[in-house]
Amino acid sequence: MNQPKTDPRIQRTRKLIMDSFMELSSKKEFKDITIKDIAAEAMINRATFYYHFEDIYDLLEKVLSEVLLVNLDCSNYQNNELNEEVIVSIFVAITNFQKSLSNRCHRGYEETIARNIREQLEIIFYKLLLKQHNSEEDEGLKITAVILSWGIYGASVEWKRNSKKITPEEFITLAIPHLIPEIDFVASNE
Amino acid sequence: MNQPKTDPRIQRTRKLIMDSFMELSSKKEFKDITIKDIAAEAMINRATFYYHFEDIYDLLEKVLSEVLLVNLDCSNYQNNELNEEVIVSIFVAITNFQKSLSNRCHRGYEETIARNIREQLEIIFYKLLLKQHNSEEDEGLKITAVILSWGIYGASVEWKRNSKKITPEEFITLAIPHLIPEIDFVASNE
DNA sequence: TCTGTATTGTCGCATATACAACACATTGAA
DNA sequence: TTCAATGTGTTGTATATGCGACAATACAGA
Repeated sequence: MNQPKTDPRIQRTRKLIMDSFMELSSKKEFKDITIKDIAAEAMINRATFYYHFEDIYDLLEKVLSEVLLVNLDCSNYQNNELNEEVIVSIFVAITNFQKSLSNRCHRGYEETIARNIREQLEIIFYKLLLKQHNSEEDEGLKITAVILSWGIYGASVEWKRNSKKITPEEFITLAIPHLIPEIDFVASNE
Repeated sequence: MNQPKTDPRIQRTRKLIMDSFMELSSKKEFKDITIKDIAAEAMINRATFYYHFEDIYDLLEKVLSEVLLVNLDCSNYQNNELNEEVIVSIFVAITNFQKSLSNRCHRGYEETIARNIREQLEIIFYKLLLKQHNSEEDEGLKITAVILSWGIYGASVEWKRNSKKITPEEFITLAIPHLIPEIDFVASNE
């Protein structure tokens, strides 16, 4: 699965950069964050940033997948099922990420982030679905992953619009009973 | 005073090592702490430790002076006087250090640490006294620094023995009125 | 005594990072 | 427009760190 070991220097520096990006994102808009800012916050050289990431969009992408995957690992990555618990933890991860990223309404920002979140969700859902079906590739599952990614992300937007009156857990749990049949249907072929 | 700049990598690694040492010291005795432990805790290579410190005693020495000097800088390093405020802050720094280092009674441990604390105190007191007298070297001040270092350290031992019934600030402040005349006498020649 | 285990301190080589310099694009003000 | 300032991405070189190996020492137990 994973290479024997990763150079500890790389782990440290990647974490420094990602944490600094999260920190900065909570203070100002995505479009106002420069590589120089990130390097300064992380106390690393600017050139080192480019050693690890192509550009700031590459960083964004990896931060997103990292955040989502970490939350998944924490909950129940063991039994790789696309069940209620997994969906809830993914939804919570998204809302947490958005909260930590920004409290204000960002404009050009949201378009970029939203696309990346959906892309990462799609990857995760597709992986989970494939494992559930012991399959290696499946066009139908791929489309299902697309639908789920848009749906879950849309739900997070809606939750945000509703002024966060209820917790993310409660919010998404309300919808799950109506979704489960479909998921079960998809997952029933294993 | 300080070199133009220090390599950020060195700053990071030194801090990692020192913090790890403090962390480990709060868990087990000094004599049971190995270089390997420190390297593991700091997530650095063991060889890197030797790049920065001669051995574990060198590390101990530098951690001590760091802790004491940092607390001094924070309070009032501007006006380099050996006044009540400085003595209180030094005393608080020592007790804080000892608290963070260990809650149990360590045996072989205390002898080593105690000597180092006194040595560092002596250096600091001597520097302060020299500045106060605009002098570059003075045997009398050196001896005074020795006396003060033993005295202050002894006070911290006594405070610890008294089960810490009062705060370090209160404790040392009780004695200062009786000490000030002597300090004033020493400092009056400027 | 011997054996096995652990820690220390050092070494050579590979790799990650720091730093300065550079060309280029973008922006904003004169 | 022009010019200065700022950000991006790249390159070459010096330095810090990782890693495996090694000898030396100490110590516990058979």
